[in-house]
Amino acid sequence: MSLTPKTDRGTQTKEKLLLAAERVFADLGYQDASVAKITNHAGVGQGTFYLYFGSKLEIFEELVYDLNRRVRRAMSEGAENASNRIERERAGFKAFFKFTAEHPALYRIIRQAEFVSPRALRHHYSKIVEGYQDGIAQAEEEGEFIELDPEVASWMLMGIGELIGMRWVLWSEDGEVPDEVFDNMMRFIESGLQRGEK
Amino acid sequence: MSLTPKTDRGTQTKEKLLLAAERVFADLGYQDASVAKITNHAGVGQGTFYLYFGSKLEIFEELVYDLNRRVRRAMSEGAENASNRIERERAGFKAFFKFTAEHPALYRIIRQAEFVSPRALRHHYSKIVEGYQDGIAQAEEEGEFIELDPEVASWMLMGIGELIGMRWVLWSEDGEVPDEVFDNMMRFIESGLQRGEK
DNA sequence: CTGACACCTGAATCATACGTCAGGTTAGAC
DNA sequence: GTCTAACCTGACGTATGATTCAGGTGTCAG
Repeated sequence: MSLTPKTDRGTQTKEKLLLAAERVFADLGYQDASVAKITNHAGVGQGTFYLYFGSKLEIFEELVYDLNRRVRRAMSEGAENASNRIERERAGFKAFFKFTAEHPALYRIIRQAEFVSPRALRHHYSKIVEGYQDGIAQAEEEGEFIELDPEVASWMLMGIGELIGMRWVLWSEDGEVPDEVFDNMMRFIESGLQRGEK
Repeated sequence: MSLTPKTDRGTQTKEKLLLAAERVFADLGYQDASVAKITNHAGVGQGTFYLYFGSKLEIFEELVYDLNRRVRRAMSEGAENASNRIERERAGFKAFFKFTAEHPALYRIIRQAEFVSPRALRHHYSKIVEGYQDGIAQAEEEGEFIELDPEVASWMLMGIGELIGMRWVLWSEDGEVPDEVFDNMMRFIESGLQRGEK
């Protein structure tokens, strides 16, 4: 069965495998990413793989959890010294797009997760929504009231980020969201959140 | 190679295969959806499959194009006798969620397309964005001015629909978007689109 | 009835790749 | 120097499934 490394050498090998897996899964997709390709890329023998991961599925899920932690940290760190909600959202989205540009694997792996590991898929989206909801709750503590259900608002914000990121970070030549697009997006969001009254 | 049916019998058989494929791809995903399972489900022999489709990939792409046409038609038909932009958007989203509830295959197949057929993936999203842009253009003809880039607005609206649909249509018990959630969503969108000024 | 075309069949071929295993290597404690 | 736990190796057993093919069956015009 899978093992936790007990020495530095082992830790490094496991690290190499995770890194290789991120690359290979992102490039080829779950199905075509054979264990052999991952181990080749990592420069270790095939058998070594099974010292640290019980199966191909297991390393996939570990990757999803890992990427999820990292993107959420990137977003909250990006947002942390912003002074109000709007600044915080702005910074959060900036950080999200930056992370997307640096780790296209995130998108590609999450999409695979629909079938490879639905559990991991839900975990990913739910955790990100939590992050948005925390931001909204914090805004309300600061006296800024939002007349929308925070959960609904969070899923909408995530949807916006997801598709704007896909279109402009992943699909465009220069791989980043142009300023005009970003500004359009933020104007839309600000107006949408502020004027919640019927 | 693949063939266009020349008789009614042939047309029906091809139809049966496409229907079975929608089911099987949605239930099992592209990889686990063996041609054998599709033909079993359709009640035809394995060889028959290759009369009408050159490969498993080909039937997958045909399905994406087919579902895309159908969801866009559902949305525009839903919206067609609405009297203004807001009503149109409302009706479009309603139709989209209804279609999603009736054809969960759409989501699941599109997510697979990330790796199975990137071409089909882009086609799908781009075509839907076109639909949104047409709606916005029509609103502007009617004298309603929107101070956002229509393309950016379209991708945002699509993102909102995609994730709200995933969360409430696909993941919730009752498989439909509750009225409060829908109203929250529409209020957000209306405010966002109307107050585009800085 | 019969020919001809369209259509159908499912076993066989062939390639791919997950996970196992029997045995080799490294590195640090004593 | 030697022992030992941890680590590493890569060929192999086994399963799976896309595609092919050689040989049927349905159906309708004449």
